[in-house]
Amino acid sequence: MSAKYNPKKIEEKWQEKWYNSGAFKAKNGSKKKKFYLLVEFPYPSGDGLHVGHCRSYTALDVVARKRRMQGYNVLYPMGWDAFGLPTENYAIKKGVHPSIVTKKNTDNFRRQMKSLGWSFDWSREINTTDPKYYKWTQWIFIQLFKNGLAYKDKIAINWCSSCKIGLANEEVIDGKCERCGTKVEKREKEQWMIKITNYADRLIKDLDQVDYLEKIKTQQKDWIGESHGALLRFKVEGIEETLDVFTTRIDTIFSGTFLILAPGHAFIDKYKNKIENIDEVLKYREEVKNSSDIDRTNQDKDITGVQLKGITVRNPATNEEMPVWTADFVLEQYGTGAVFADAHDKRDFKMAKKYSIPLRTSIKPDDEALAQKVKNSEECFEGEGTLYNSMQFDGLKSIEARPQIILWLASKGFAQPKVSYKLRDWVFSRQHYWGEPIPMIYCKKCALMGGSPQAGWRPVEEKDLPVKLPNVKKYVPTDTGESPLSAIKKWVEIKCPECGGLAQRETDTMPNWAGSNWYYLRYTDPKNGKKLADESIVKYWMPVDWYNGGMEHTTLHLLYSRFIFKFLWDIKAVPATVGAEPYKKRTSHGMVLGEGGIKMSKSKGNVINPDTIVKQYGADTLRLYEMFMGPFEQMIPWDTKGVVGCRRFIEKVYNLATNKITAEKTDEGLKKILHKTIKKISEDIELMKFNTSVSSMMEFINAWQVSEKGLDKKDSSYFLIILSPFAPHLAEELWETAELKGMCSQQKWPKFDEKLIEEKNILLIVQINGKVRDKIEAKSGISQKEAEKLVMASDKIKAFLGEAEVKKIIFVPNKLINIVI
RNA sequence: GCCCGAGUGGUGGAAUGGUAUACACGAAGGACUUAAAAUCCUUUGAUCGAAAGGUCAUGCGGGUUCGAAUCCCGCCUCGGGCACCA
Repeated sequence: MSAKYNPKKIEEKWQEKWYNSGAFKAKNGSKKKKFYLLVEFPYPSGDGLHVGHCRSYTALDVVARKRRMQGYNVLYPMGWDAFGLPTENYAIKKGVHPSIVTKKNTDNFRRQMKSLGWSFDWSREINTTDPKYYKWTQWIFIQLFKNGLAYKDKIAINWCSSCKIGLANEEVIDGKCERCGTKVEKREKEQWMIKITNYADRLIKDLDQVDYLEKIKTQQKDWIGESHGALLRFKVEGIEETLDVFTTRIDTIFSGTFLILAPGHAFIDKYKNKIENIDEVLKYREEVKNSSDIDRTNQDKDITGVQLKGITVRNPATNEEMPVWTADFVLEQYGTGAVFADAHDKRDFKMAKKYSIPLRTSIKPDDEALAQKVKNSEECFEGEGTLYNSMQFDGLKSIEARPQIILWLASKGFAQPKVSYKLRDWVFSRQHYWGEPIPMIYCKKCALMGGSPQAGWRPVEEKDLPVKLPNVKKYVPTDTGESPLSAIKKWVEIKCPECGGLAQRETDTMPNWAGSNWYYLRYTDPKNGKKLADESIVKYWMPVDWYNGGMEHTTLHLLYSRFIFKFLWDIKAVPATVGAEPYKKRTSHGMVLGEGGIKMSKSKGNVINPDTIVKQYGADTLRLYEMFMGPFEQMIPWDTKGVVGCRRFIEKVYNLATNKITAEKTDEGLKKILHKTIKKISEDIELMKFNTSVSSMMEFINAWQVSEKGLDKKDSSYFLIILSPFAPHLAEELWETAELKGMCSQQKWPKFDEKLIEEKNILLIVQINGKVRDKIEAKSGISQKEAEKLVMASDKIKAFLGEAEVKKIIFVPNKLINIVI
């Protein structure tokens, strides 16, 4: 009897061997085919690694290990996305500098990661808070500025009064702060903005080039929100002025009876003296401003609005005079901040009814009963139909009418085709200490010289990068919405790089998405001091072949980083040959929930710490369980009892491999199952069907256990190799025990024997009217005639058939025969 | 409201047009043990039956097919995303 399975001893031993020998080092420019695998680098929180990280990291580790054995030069790197609020908050609470907290947390994460045996290339570890790293994050910002994609603007931002920070739209969930759940307020602030909207079309179009899960593509497309329509021009009566409106339903223009402006529309400011009831209008605007987005977009709420008295416009199609209103459901940020209103829009319809604004209909639905109600303006019809009341377009279908009406109005100078997006520019300023300083300088003197809003803003010169975070005692955020950096006069005051006069540094810092925008590039050349990464090395490694991460980043990190990559590609910081997409393939893992299916959280006390599982069961068990627990993309509740099953499997393997290896040849039957298992696992890993990979191994060892002689040395080595991506420590240990050459992790991935898998005999399923009535053993490749003969000879079948007439016989080769009576 | 995804034993799940319930957990019984744990063996969808065996079952209702968990239509429930987007 051999020694008892001792995971702690085995795992520490092999981790040491792997990491000390550089077994997982990726080689730049190797002649081997490259394979770049990426998992989202974690935010190193004080809580340590989450079992959710383990799911994603183990899955791609399985792929990485397999690829290496298939002869690829694999890059599987890891680093730390370490800027961010929780660290800052913790640092404030404990009175320690965030960099010290970060160091402590990353050390802990690294220890935990190594204890799981993931095959990361630790020589390429990066940290977004390292000045050598964020030098290039700042450099990218400067390039954005130089290319007109970064600008400062006074906008109403989402303000979290608890975190004391401005939030991007993506960080606001249900009108609440994503992190702390506090209701988000509106605040006017000067903010750095990034023109991601310039890339909206490409961010959608280029999705065709990549292999992302369909739901990821859909979600990004929906978020960007492309809609095709027309820009319509309305002449304002009595003034030399026009109002532009974006519409996707130009086919309804003949029913347009009024125009609605967003309360913040610039027209109102420009023509204050022309609006007879300007006080009322401005009062309405104030009310709207003070209500939060969530109130404003509450659809159950009654529709409100105010007419701009004294202002009318002409409908470009009917030439009729239309009143102009303002209402809060019209948004400043979308389209042109103005809509033409008609009977074929529910909100417009509701508003017209409420304020007795005349309505006219021009679209006839197919349903006749409904058509009558619509015609009488008793019901609002929003769908597509047939046009009437529409002059020469009468009788056309909506879809046919739209291009024709655009052409017609365009010829009169009133319309042009237009694409509109929901995506908004990216608010890039944060009023916090623990982030990358925005490398900009404001010079009042220079500002007076130039007329543009950006006048006076100068980027820090490249030779002066990085702009390091000053080491300060106080980094508590302020209530005034100013960054804590603004209190450090010595740091803020600086010479203007343009005129040499006294200027001031930007005191806002970047959002925590800044560092992760380009980290996949840095991994290729992590120590480069001259560039963000050397072009030839980038050319070798990029694009990332397979990127796995959480669905929650689909409209955040994933979108941002695609945008930034495109930008870097455009300015040729990335070689043209790489292409304009950073990630070839993107997949997503389901969340690991707490036991009982609720989200793991500290407050619920249901958090599973990987350390505990490793200590109690071993890393291989944890890895195996995370792969076995269920389909990879699916959300799944943690079940510690399920872990036990995986540990049992590992012990069985351990015992079998130490006791049941035969000096003779492997049993025929077992050999066949082995090759089937090799096939199954080779295919399943590629399809991310890790759960069935594991179950097929379980089936195999169950067969091994009941086999007469067991496996011979060669065959057992094959099994150890296919086991090794999942349970690498165990495989390595058993490899050594069996006195096989080299390390298991450096072997060649086995090929299965096609011939061996072929079945000589099959179990022919015999159905009568689609119901299974018998199972007959038959030779593989049996013909229909032979099969029929065989079936008719069966007593069972005879009994079922009786006197009935056989109408038809369906034969599926090597599978089934169905007799229809 | 709109757009995705999912619904299968006591539980996690397998099977994507051809043997439904693989694999694992749990449970019950047994072996070993003074005992327990561990391990091993047996049973384990429901139902009728002494058994052989039958019948029913993949959220619900219909359809296509020799044959449907799988494809189509309608509905219900749950999860996710978007949401006065003109």
